[in-house]
Amino acid sequence: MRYNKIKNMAEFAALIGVSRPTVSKYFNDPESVRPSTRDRIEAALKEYDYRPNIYAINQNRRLTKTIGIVVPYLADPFFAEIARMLERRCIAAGFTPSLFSSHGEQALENTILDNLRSLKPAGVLLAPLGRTSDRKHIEAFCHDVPTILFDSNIEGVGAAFVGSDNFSFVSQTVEYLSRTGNVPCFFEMKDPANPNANKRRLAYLEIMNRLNLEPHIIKIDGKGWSFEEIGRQGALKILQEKALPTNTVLCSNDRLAIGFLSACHELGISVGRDEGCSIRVASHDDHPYARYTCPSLTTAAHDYESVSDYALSTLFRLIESGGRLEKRQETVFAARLIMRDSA
Amino acid sequence: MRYNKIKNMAEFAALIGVSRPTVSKYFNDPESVRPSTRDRIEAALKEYDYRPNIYAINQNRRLTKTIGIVVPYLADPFFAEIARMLERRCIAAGFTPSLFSSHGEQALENTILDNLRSLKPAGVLLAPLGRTSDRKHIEAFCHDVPTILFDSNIEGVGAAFVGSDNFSFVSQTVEYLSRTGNVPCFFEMKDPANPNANKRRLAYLEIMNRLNLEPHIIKIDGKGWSFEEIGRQGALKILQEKALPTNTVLCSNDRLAIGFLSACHELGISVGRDEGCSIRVASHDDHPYARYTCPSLTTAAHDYESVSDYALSTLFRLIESGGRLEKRQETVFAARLIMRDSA
DNA sequence: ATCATTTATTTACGCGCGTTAAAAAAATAT
DNA sequence: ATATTTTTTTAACGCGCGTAAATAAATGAT
Repeated sequence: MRYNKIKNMAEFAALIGVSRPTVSKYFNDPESVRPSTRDRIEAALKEYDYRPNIYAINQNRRLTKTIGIVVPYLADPFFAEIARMLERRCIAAGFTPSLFSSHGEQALENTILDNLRSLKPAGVLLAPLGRTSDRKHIEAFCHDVPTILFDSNIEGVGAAFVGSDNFSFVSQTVEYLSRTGNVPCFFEMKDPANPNANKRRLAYLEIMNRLNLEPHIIKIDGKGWSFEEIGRQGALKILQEKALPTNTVLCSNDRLAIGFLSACHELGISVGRDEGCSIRVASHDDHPYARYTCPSLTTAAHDYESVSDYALSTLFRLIESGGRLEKRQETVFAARLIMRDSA
Repeated sequence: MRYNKIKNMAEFAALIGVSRPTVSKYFNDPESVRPSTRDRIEAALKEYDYRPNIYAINQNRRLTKTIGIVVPYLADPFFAEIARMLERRCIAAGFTPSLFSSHGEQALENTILDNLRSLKPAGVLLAPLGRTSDRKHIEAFCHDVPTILFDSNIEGVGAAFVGSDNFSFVSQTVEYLSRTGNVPCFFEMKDPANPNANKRRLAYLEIMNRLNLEPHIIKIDGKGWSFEEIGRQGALKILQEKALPTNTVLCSNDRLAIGFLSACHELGISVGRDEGCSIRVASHDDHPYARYTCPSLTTAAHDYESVSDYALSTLFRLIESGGRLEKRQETVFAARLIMRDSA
């Protein structure tokens, strides 16, 4: 590693004794130059640490090698985990992932998309806020940038949607719970921002109907993204009022369940499927912490792997086909029931 | 909003009837042009949605308005939370944050820094992996890019360090625990990657010594970033072997404690400060989930606000002073004891 | 050795903007 | 109205690279 600072490609090319276009060709596709020259370039690359100026590169490209990843709330370990997998796969495929969190705010989601647009990304994976998203804005964005929606679907927006099959989640938990004990009631936020929550409620009603069981839905107050606290407060209220219609509670998602379990503990209510426990609690998502709640949480797990794999392979297809797919496809993956101690 | 797509600044300027340099001047500092022309530009900006090409802009700038934020593991809610605050403050200050996670891997940390360097960021906030970081690589990076370290210190690297005062954390928990019950033993990973862990152990020893109490350190196996599982396994082992020297356990960090509590629950060991509980567990960090463990976790809280505020204001000073500060400063903030139910 | 083919070089232009110096115009002060 | 200051315009260059066409060189097959 010499101290000579190479300022541009021409200088670097001159140093090796190749022409600048050849070096340019090499950076765009190392396989496209003769092995002997490739070796010379790579040797020089080791000695002098030259890197092409990415701004100059991207100025002339219509599209960059960047893939934007936008999630609604990164402080939610569920999204952090998905983002982690997506990033890895982007890197493996030779793209540069760029990660953004909307932090639960519509305005921020919009500005992120605005900024993203001017980054000229090859494609974008967007998990929208959901009900609080600015549909028009996202539509306009998707019109300009190849975008795959994931996690939360917005009907008709984006080139495709990849997510989880909410019906599969709820059918498995409801079926399991009602087979092994009392009929579950459904615990959820009154006004869920996430469309999955609505689908899960409908699935619950549908399945209870099929099983010829009476549904009970408990709707709790609260807004924002502090689901644990919302779940805890809601549970405290219900439990103190002894308003629970059955001894089995199915939470819409794990974060609410975490709050629910916390409330149970505070009130000295024992949770679990064992004899002597007074209630059972189950949920959906298999949040990274579901394993460590007390008791550990019975839940339906996302197929993280498949969702992220499929979302990215769809995006790659989209990119290769120049930004348009034949038809907007919605692909959802089934859940896997994870039986633990809470139910 | 018209359908006319403006492709460059010249076209946009022509549309308003101003010269291109004036528009350029406006974008660099809106205050630098006459109010009347500013109004005309801004009116046009509303009508046609022109945005200058950021690649063309940054190609000629030595530094951009980007601030890089690098954390070791974004799926850890602690870092997700800090990242969230840092991002907000960057945006408020007119910078564009760009967030990266090393995902616990040295190789990735290195490539992130390499990529970041070519982004020519105005400055970088780096929370390094710690012991597993490539010191040389980070040093070289800091040599080229104005960088503030946070969370994990690496002696002598970066223009400054901002973090938490580990001694303050441990002294408060130890003092509280030993005042209100039995003497705490210290529960930690055998080979912690994070330098804070080492400082906390030393602080524990120091404080126990001052208080004239006998220290006990329990070192558990495990590596990687799955601290909950490591804590759980370690706790199961210790508890089953009945090898706990006292009935009070002070975990090095909350994620280990979450695993510890999970193990206690599995083994039917009641945790808490109440009569009838067999052990007490406390910890450090005030992890976002510490409130929702069962029982809720007594811990020492980071001053997130102050750390992120100070880290960024230091970075801004650094940027304004052209990338060099008089002297490398290490600033740490005291902890706040959060008394909950676990101890 | 000859011709066809692949790969490299040369030359030249363009991308969208920053920036600067000199000239012109507009605003402000006298 | 004139002089002075401030702002804008004009014109022009540079940044580092992509890219294309024409030419030259190396390679491979015959």
